[in-house]
Amino acid sequence: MPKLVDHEERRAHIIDALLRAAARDGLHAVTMRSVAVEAGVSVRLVQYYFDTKEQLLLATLERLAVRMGERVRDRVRAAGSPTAPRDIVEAVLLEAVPTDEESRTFHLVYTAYAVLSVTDPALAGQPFLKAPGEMEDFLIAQLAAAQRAGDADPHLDARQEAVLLLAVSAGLGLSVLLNQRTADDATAVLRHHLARLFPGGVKSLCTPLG
Amino acid sequence: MPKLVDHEERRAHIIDALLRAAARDGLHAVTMRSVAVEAGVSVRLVQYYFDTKEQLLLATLERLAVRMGERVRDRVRAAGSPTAPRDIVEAVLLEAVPTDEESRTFHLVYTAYAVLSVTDPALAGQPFLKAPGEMEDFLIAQLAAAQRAGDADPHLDARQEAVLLLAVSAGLGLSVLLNQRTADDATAVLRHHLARLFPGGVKSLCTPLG
DNA sequence: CTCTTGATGGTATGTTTGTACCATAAAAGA
DNA sequence: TCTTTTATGGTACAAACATACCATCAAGAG
Repeated sequence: MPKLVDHEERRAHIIDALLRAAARDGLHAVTMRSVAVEAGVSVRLVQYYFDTKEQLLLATLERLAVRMGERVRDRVRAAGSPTAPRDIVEAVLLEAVPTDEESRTFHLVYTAYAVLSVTDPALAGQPFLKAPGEMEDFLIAQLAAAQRAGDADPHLDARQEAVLLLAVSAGLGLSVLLNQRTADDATAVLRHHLARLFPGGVKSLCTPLG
Repeated sequence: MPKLVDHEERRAHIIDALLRAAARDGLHAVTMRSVAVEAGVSVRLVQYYFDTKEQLLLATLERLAVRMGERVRDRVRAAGSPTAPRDIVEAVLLEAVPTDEESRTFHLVYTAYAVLSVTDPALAGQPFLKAPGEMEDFLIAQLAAAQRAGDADPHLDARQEAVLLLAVSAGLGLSVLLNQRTADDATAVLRHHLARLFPGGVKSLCTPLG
């Protein structure tokens, strides 16, 4: 047998090249050739490790989903321990706002995949679509915990607030991606809304009408 | 001279065909041929009325922006007159939630263009990017009017609330587009948040901390 | 009646794409 | 030493694409 190469490392290298190329030229402009050039390998090698372009794209999407999950968990962990629900929620939602270049790349390509998944049947049933559903349940639980701890108004509808937060986070992230807003601006707006949802220890500061 | 055809009508017909094809197969899959087939004309005709593919895509984007502006104005008008700021804001923001098939098509293709504009220099400086900026100013004015009328808390930061509303609307609309949520669900969440912002005639029901 | 001109169809062309095929170096096992 | 297998390069090929070119039909102008 020859050199015996670590396949997973090679695949990761090629996938990273694809992500760079997609972030620079757009996902639609990604070709086998451009990925090969970006990765500094021959087209034949890309074929060798991913056989077909469709599988390369699928593998990239999978890695994207895994990495974003990791990033979210890292943020929660970085928020310290024990962490108040409010800080956990903030950490999770702020991950959707692209700040560093890696984050920007991830969200841009991820969004391109999401739009693609509406019309592409091969992408429609992909696991990355489960993320928002899981995230919603997670946020509901955190909100409920905050309510029990007296950090959030107990009259709030946790589910509706969770859906709202998810929408805010996605909408702000998208606007930053489209260069309509700075990341700092988006962060400030998100924090502003969180401050309203979590007024602190004071109970029932805000009495809803219904 | 021969038949003498209404060019604008022909162009609109071809653009509509492109929109249908893009909503069905994805904007990336749109070709001169597919547009021609969808419109029921020859490829040569598409060339004749739009010369190049890039110009066809640009014309489609322009029409999209115009039509969406019209739809928003129609909604505001349909809300009756005189209209309370709260109802105007609701009408404007709900337009971002795709309900009927036309609306879904518009938002899907529009989103595809938006993602494309990040990497495509020809699309980056297009007028459709101005819309969010204008919309933000419009919302700020409406919120300020509501505050003066006593329909909204005068302590609210109108600008931050406007940015937040825009993000909510975009985020909810996107989630409906991606089939993560129903349009009814998104509408309910948006209304729920509006009810918090516009508690009605009661002043200072909700006292912010800062 | 001719001639010009707008509207249309068909086809050719050069380029790019994904992929299949052929070849080879090299290292491990026989 | 001689396979056998893994990793790699180069190239060939059919399909699809945007676009340029050539041809034609028909209706109003002269």
